[in-house]
Amino acid sequence: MKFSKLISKTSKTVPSDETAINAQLLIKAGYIHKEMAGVYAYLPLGLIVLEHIKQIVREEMNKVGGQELLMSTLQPKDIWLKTDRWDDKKVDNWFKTKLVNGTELGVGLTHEEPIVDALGDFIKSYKDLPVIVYQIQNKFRNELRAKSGLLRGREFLMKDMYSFASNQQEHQEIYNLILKGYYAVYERLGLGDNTYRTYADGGIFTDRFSDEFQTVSEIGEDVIYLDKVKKIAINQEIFKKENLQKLGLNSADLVKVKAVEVGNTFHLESKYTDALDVYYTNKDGQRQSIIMGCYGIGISRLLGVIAEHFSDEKGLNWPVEIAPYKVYLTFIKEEPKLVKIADKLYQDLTLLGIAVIYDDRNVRPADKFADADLLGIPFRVVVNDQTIKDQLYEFKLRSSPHLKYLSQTELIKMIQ
RNA sequence: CGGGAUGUGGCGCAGUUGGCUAGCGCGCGCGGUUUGGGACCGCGAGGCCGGAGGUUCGAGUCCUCUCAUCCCGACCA
Repeated sequence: MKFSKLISKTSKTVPSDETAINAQLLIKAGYIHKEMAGVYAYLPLGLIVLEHIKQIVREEMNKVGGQELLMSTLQPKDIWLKTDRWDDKKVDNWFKTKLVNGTELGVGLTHEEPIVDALGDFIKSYKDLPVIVYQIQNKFRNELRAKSGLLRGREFLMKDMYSFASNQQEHQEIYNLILKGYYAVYERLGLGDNTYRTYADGGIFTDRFSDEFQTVSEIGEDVIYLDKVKKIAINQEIFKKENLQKLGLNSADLVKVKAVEVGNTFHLESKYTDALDVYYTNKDGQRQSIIMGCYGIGISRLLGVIAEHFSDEKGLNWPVEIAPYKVYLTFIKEEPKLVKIADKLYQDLTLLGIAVIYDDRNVRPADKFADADLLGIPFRVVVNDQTIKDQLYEFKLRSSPHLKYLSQTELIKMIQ
């Protein structure tokens, strides 16, 4: 992609109505556009990053046996009545709308009911179990107060997965497998070192704890107590002596930190399947309840967390795997000779499948470097008049101040 | 939803106790000097001051209502 063709531009200032660092950086660098409180549009750069995060999540969910599908956003009222989650007194952050004829509809805030309802058409026998499905879809929640940029929006992108098992043991095996998948996701996103499995309230359906994945960060809304040695934590909301005992945690080993919830997993038991009349028949021909689990990862929230986590005073600094472009390429001066060489390198790298943002603008070097840093592109390559005589390209990592001079072959090796 | 605050060119802001043609910086366009960490000079385009109503000879400045945004809290099934 040529820089001059990008629809977005970088900015030196941020709108005063945006106080969250993650949104400030992403707006400054032209990744997102604010539509209203808690609602953001993804510009081309932001969309590429979002797609990269989705791809990592998708690959790991597929690995643990998840099958991707896509449910609808518009929701029929009747299935939510069956589980008693339609009433605004029960679930207060529904967005609801109506057909012209007056029929009430919900705008999807989660998908247990529709998923169960749909899979009920196919899950009939023990032979049909277990099943794991997931989707990556926009969710809509009428939050009383949106805040913290991408961390708490009214419309946001989420991966939600649902498992269906024929008994508790099978459920627990799936649950554990999915937890491993979650660890793999955060590891690949570069958050592995400071993201912790955290015990939390399991909700009204089970006396078991649920698990949250919490990334330690000052911008977090949650408070957790962390055991750094055991690499697990407990959410403040269930921080009680008896719970610590149950979990084998010692309060002396725990440190209190702020964290962002970047994922969660729940045991749902049979609450939704029973309510929606979805059962299976076992080997003996008996009707049995299904054991369900659900598993969420906030994709757009992760975009915000990663943007903020990997940033410095100069701007964004993406991990290589999710950066919109791996390489920022430019020439130091707009001299025909240098431009020609840079054009050629742009072509060569692109043909190798390397994502390059080619800054073809005729602006001062300082402007270019500042933008390269703000955009957070991992590798910077400059064609300059000094070293190109020896066919050497200037190479720099976003995260390091040091320059290296490499031949094209060395350069490609370094990038790959 | 309770409390607090703010809305003035694309962005950040200034605008005295109401008073003349609404300013400044950045950005944008044109011309020129520059060219290794957001340079400089000149010229120029662009706003009716969130919206509605009111007070007044006169409102960006005062009053009422309303919309939007941000912060704290509550909420987050």
